[in-house]
Amino acid sequence: MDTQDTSPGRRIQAVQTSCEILDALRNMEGAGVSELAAETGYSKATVHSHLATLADNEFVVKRGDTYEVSLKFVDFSEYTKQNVAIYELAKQEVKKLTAETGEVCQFMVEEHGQGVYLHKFRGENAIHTASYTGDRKDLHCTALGKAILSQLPHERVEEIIDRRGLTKHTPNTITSRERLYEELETIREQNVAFDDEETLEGLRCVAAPTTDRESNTYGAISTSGPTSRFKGDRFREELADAVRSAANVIEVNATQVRR
Amino acid sequence: MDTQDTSPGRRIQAVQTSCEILDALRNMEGAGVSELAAETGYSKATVHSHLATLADNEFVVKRGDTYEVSLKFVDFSEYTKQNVAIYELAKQEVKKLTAETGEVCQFMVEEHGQGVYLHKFRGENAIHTASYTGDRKDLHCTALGKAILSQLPHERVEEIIDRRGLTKHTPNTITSRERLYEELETIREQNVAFDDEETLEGLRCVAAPTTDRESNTYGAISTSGPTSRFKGDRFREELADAVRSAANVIEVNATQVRR
DNA sequence: ACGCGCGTTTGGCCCTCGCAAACAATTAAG
DNA sequence: CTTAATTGTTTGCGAGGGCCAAACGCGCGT
Repeated sequence: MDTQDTSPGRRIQAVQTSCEILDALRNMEGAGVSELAAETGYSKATVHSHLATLADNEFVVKRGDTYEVSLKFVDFSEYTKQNVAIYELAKQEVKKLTAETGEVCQFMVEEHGQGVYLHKFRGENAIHTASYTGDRKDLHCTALGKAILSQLPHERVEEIIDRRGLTKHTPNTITSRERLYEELETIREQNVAFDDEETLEGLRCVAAPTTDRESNTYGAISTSGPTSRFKGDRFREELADAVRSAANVIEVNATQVRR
Repeated sequence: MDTQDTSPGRRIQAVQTSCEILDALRNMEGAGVSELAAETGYSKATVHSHLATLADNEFVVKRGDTYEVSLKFVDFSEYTKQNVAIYELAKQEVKKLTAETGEVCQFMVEEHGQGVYLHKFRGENAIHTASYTGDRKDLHCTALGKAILSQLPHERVEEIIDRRGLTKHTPNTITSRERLYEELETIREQNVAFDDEETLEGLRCVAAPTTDRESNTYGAISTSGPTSRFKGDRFREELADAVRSAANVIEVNATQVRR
């Protein structure tokens, strides 16, 4: 099984510092030394020498007096995406599901106890949602995430909640462990997860899990849309069936495609 | 203008170490502590504590006893790609050029004195080439790179050659500075760069520069194919015109799209 | 049962990370 | 034009931590 996220043992503080600077740099969308020093709480001198080191290694790039995250991340990203065994397979199915539903369709996998969006396509009538490829969200508040959680061992789910909590986003967000465990049980029975305005008010979503035990990849495929279109039989039956069968195709082919 | 890549001043050795470990991890496509220690020359204990720190910060993920580059890089990648002002614009034009030519068409930008592929599309008859999104190549050996070099100030070109050299890939690769400077002059006159089996034998390529002075982005758009199809007027005139006008569209629209 | 490989932990010397403060180079204001 | 307040960069120095060697514990194959 998977290892817990924070194991004991020694850490390298200087590296910790660099990681914080990198995170800040990405969140601030580029910044100067002083800004970063203020943001991270380190001295200007410290930030400066870290940035110089990261620039030498081409993880950041210096343009005039501001620093930026470099395009080296694109290389790492492409590599690590392909490292997800069912990446391409899932892509095809999300595309098909998009054509079929005309809505926003997505694919997510679990990592570090969070969900990472890997594919997002918008159909003809699709609304605009904030999520994007590479975006990370807690698992408890989306249909995709709940579908994933439903497949994980109970102890792993508890670890994740301990680490990430159950942050409330809307009145409908599940914030109690008992309520969540019940829901996961229901999801396991039906093999679909519903999100009824739990992430964002006005937004509904249906997702089905795509568990690939060979590569230990927990994923889910979904379609999302406005409550006005996601209701009644279309929501509970039609779209549920659509994501379920899409997930099924991925799972079945996964074992075939194994390299 | 741009700053030179290696400025003086202090570096953080521990961060240097982590960067080397990260690079090794990506190149080895995942590895264990001992493998990484052997590869990088650091002790197992050192590698271990670095990996633990990077895992805490979610830049690497531990699966059982092997470590991997994490999907956090996807987030950073998506952000930094969008940071290239003409990213989406170039994407559209590469697509159009692909439809028009039926060949492999690409878009590259300069960073750290190298060329980074950002877009790649394959047309109906397109051959398979090794390059991929995020891949980095020296500038002197591709049509894309030479197109970019032709737009850079002479001193910057020299800096780049000092840093990266003029590695020979085929008998046709340009390996002398004088020969390169002559060629860059020709490219500036014609506004197109040709690659006649300088990267790979049997492969030809035409590229035109897309310089965006506002954002200081030096890029190029290209089409590549086999010598059998890339010859005579089609190569020197037709395809040259195609990439030139595609580049022109990008440059013209760049100033409009500026946010 | 044994040994070999792995990842992990520990002890300890030496180095270096990180801060404060000075410095240089722009820019803004008076 | 001068002054003041920003930057980014460099330096001195002390306390803290990085790195290695060696030991430890585990799993696997023999």
